[in-house]
Amino acid sequence: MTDDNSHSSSGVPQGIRPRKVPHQERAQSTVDALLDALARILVEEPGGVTTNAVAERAGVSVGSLYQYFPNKDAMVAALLRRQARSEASFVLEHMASARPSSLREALGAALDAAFAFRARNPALQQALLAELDRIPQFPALIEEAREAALGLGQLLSAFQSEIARPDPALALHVVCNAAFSLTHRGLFPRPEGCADAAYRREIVALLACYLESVE
Amino acid sequence: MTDDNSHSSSGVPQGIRPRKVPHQERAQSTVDALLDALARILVEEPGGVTTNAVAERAGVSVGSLYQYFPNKDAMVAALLRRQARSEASFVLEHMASARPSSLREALGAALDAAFAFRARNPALQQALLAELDRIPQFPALIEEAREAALGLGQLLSAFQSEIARPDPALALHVVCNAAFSLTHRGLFPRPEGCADAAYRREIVALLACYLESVE
Amino acid sequence: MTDDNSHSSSGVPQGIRPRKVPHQERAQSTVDALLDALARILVEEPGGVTTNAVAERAGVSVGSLYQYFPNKDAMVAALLRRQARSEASFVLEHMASARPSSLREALGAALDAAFAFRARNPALQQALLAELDRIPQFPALIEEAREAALGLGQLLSAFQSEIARPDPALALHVVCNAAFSLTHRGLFPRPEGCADAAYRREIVALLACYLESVE
Amino acid sequence: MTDDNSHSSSGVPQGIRPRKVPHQERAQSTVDALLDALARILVEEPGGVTTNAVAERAGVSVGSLYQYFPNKDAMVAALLRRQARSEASFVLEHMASARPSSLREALGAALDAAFAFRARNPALQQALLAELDRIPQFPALIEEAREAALGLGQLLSAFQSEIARPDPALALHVVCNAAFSLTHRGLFPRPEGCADAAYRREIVALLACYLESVE
DNA sequence: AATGAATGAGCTTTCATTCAT
DNA sequence: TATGAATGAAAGCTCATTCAT
Repeated sequence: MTDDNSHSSSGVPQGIRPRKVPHQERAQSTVDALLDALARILVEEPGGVTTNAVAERAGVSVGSLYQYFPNKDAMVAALLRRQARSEASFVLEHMASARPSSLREALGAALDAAFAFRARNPALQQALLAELDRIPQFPALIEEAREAALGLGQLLSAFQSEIARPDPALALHVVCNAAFSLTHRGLFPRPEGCADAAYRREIVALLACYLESVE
Repeated sequence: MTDDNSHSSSGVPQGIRPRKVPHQERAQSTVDALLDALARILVEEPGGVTTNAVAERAGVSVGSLYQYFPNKDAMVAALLRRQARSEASFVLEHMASARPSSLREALGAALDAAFAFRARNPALQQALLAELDRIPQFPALIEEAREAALGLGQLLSAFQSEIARPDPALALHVVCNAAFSLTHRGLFPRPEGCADAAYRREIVALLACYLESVE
Repeated sequence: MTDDNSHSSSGVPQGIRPRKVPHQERAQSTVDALLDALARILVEEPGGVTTNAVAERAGVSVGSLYQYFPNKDAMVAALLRRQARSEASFVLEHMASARPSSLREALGAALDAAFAFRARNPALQQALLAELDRIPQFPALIEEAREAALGLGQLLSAFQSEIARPDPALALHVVCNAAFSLTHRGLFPRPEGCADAAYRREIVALLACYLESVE
Repeated sequence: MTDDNSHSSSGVPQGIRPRKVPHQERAQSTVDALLDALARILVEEPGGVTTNAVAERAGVSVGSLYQYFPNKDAMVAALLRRQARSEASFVLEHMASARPSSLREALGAALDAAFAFRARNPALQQALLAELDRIPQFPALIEEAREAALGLGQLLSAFQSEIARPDPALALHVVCNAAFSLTHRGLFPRPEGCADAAYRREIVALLACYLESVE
């Protein structure tokens, strides 16, 4: 739940599958350095995400980059996965350790975690979301999303009695998407002067009222 | 669905402001041809969106393209605006002509319209959303979004008595974002085998229960 | 018979077909300049045949190169064709104007022409032959070879009475290949101190004795 | 067909001389494995002849490759020599064991052998010939060619009485080149529907008539 | 002796943009 | 106004070669 190995075997489609699994320590640290460099550049000079720049920032040569990633997008995909895993485990762990005693408390904990994670590096998340649209949907990431949703579902199931929706899977999907868009990717700009607390309250209300309602 | 003038008003930032307002009919039709060509290429060969390709597809020369747009992104931005306006008016008109007699009916009508619009050309919308992330947020589009939200708010205000939320502006923002992500841009994949009708019902429930709730 | 237009329509396979037929004068001279530059570099710095180098030597930009050739090999192929045509017409014209009165005179004239052509720029021919092996056989060049062989056959047919071989087409093929390898592409090194005249005599003997023999 | 030692004797020019003479068996088998791998790749994926690929295919590391060859071309050169020797001894042995009783029989035997050798792996021979043009002529291979020619000359000398050419060395050169181009490297495409037997007959006629003729 | 991760110069190719016609 | 040939910076990627282990 905490590991961030972005190169485990499965799911990446033709064309962006990692080229080789790094065996030696040196190799693994090279891969990490590359992803870190990519993240930094994505934030600091969005237009300058070139393979040469990433390699240089990572302190390795372009050749090394291509030893581990068949192309640029594969590297971006790896970072996306790493980030997705990272956020999912962060939120789920936070929820678990909050020991909520009601549905609303659970949702609140999740939101707090999501906002906290988001606050760490909003620019990176924004940039990665943009990349996500550029890269053909790849199974590994979809799987990541599915697992994250399932994890949330499991935690919420502790409050099953408070949930009235007829189709839990569908409800979970609705909740995840609504929450994600409100915490990370709102197309419509958040009203100015809206306090965080108030905003959080609204989202909890949105999700909780929905889950509690019969129809 | 009605007007598509993508070159009026204001607010376009440095660098993507249309170069000249086309006064003559011929000029306007050139602009339209360019935007149409861009839309088609965006869908048919996503990797091939080059200014030369767009101009060729539109039946004009690259030079002409640069007569109306200072650069490529300005053209993409113009298409984004055109599309946004188009969708907003489509949805709002649809809602108005549905003459809803309750909040839930109004929301349902909006959703029906959104799905219908989306169904026209999902690939284009997907592609445009991707472009949106690539282009620095520009005021004109934000304004478009705000206006669309306001339009929806006005229509919903007919059912003010059913709406219990303390801060209507905030509630509108929450509703728009949640609805948009569920109809257009869900990150989490929609469960398979989920009927449209059921899906619609969930979203209405989500939004209505929220709006109706006091806290 | 002397034109060297290397961009007539037909025969070049997928991948090395010229990109566009140059309409304007300016364009045609650009193409010529590129091929000339390629020829010069092929001779002067065999290892340095890069698209950038060719363009620079031609006094144009790389972009222009790619306006007329889809890739590097297409340009090499075009030069090969131009050269092949050039040599074929040179030899055939030379033979015709020699007004030979016997088979052996005709063959001798052809050989003289071949040696003369070869002497113009042996290094270029060597280099082009090397390129030929690198490029997948393409129809246009094969066609060129066939036409050249047919041209030779036609000229030789004036001395049909001296030719005894049963299958003329086959004999032509044998003669062309043998002659070409001896004049242009001998794998086995020519003995040192072998005078040109003697060498020429041998080749005439080889070809003539063969053609004259019944079996 | 017999020995394949590609690393003895002398004459390799600066830059492509084998780095060390392998004394141990293991070393020799490594060299063989490398050359075999090179041959296979040359045939199966002509575009993929990289030192890394060859080493991998041979089951050794790139480092090992560079233990035996100072650079890529040296390895290609070694394969060329191995192949040349192989073909030469194959043809000569075949001729010897055919115990020909006339010049034409001897030539026929040589041709049969050449065609048989060629048939074993035409693609490889084609590819090697292409490499030959790319690599600066190196003495060792020229020597190989000279020796092969001499070997043929010796065998043909048994029929000296049938040979009328004034300069035997020159005649040998002519015969070798003509034969080689007709069996291995014809630039002009062989007429379709030409039976092997007929083709062989033509070449024998070409060579024999020439050798038998006085002038 | 063998390994294979790392190197990095340098290649081919693209494409937004300009400007002479 | 419209054209489209020309531009050229810059990107992604390869691969022969080295050298620390």
